[in-house]
Amino acid sequence: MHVEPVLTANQQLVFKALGEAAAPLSAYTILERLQGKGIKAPLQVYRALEKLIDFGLVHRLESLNAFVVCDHHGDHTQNPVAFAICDACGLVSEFVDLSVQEGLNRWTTGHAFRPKRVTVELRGLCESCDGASK
Amino acid sequence: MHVEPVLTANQQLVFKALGEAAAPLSAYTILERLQGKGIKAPLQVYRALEKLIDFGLVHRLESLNAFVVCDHHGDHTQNPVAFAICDACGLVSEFVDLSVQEGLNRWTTGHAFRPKRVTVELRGLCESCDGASK
DNA sequence: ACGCGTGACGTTATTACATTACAAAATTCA
DNA sequence: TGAATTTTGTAATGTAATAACGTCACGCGT
Repeated sequence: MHVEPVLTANQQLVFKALGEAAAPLSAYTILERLQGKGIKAPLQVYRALEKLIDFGLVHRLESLNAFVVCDHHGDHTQNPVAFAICDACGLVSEFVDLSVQEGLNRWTTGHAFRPKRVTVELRGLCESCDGASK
Repeated sequence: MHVEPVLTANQQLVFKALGEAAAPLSAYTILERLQGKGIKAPLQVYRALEKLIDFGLVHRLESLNAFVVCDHHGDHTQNPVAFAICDACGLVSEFVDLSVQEGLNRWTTGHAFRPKRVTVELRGLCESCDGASK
């Protein structure tokens, strides 16, 4: 099974900050929000983020240079995940799709490519923001 | 049909630099290589890249903060493209996969998400680098 | 020719994102 | 205990991207 990792003080702070946010946060935004609570320098944030990502508790959004808490229920650490990111409100929807995974799998095996990290990000408008823009 | 855009001097320089590279280049690497050929500041590079991307001649790799020339034959500007990027040698393979596209399509329509930009990037080892690492 | 709009270009400065280097503290364990 | 290892703190630096401002060159209608 899966053991819940013990978080250090800084990791807890960063994780909590991300959890309370309504949208992805950049490392420097996290830093701002935690000044005075023990976090003083970028590296403290980056180190905590690195661990949290290792633990599978947090995701990095490459197209945004920002971070969100993981939405999975349970331990999907190994599966590639996709994100739909609303450019208007910042809402991030995390999902897995078999057909996407199969397609990528077929290509990588067919080309003998060994994937280490997969990034699938959709940027656009979520349902309510798209509706509102009429 | 499709009209080949006329490139400005800076755009040609940047496009040529990317074309001659064996791997993706960052904007600042492009800058270095073009110092003395008329390019002096980051913004000149970024502006040229922006246009080249608009034209569909260049892609941006989000997970790398770097750029490559587009590999398409013809004008696929609208289709989402996927990239397999070798972390060892920098080789970038561009591909489209129907199953991936369908999967993403199904999710977006099912959730009324209107995608504007799609990023699909696989980071790992290409066939020869993976073979060599034994 | 003139005035004007538009788009590309140039330059400086600044903001945003991320890592290196090294010292200090904490932890492990023989 | 105390030497070895790992984690943490801090400062400085490196890298990526944009803001703000102004200029130049070209096409077009008058």
